[in-house]
Amino acid sequence: MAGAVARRLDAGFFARSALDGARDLIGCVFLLDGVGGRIVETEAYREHDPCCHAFRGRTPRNSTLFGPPGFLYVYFVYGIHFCCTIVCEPEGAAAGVLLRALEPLQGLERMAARRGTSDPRLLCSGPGRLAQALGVGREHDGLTVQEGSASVYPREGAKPRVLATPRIGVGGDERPWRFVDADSRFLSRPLPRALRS
DNA sequence: CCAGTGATTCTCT
DNA sequence: GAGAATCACTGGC
Repeated sequence: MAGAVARRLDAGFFARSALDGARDLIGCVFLLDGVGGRIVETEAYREHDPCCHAFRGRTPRNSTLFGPPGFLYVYFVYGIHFCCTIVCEPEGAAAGVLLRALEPLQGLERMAARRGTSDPRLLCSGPGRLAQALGVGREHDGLTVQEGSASVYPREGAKPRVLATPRIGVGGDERPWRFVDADSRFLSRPLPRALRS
């Protein structure tokens, strides 16, 4: 690959099931304005899924989810945090992949300044932390990842060992729609004991 | 463990 | 249009 510029993931990658997208994004690299890292934890949210923001229909807040795939859906939760989702599935399906944790690779100083810590394991390990470290805000809602400042690049090297677990914080829904790189030290919480290697 | 934070949406008028 | 309930979490005990 010497001299070659890595090619971004294109719309085709995101125009599939959010479950496949969430699984295959593990190991890919997410960047915003040159800051980001390797995706190690994701969750899928799908149409007809009570946990999905789109479940109760379209509102001004969630309208990006109803648009075409390959765009960022950014929203504010708990009065404190932003979260960053990539819209998946063909337009109208209202599904997406929540980015929950990155292994920081680029722009570490800017992340540390925004987060108030330089501990690499506290920079992007959790959806709110990730958004804060990358400077994600309301203005990024509706931004494409296919060109411009937000981008996703295919993984390089060995395929990570991906495990599926129930999603975090969705009360009682046990569907294994959270995906993690089982060997990453940068997850938002440790793997259940039963799944550790 | 659990308090805090505030936008969004729901449920009445 | 107002008041209440909800919420894909974090940080400090």
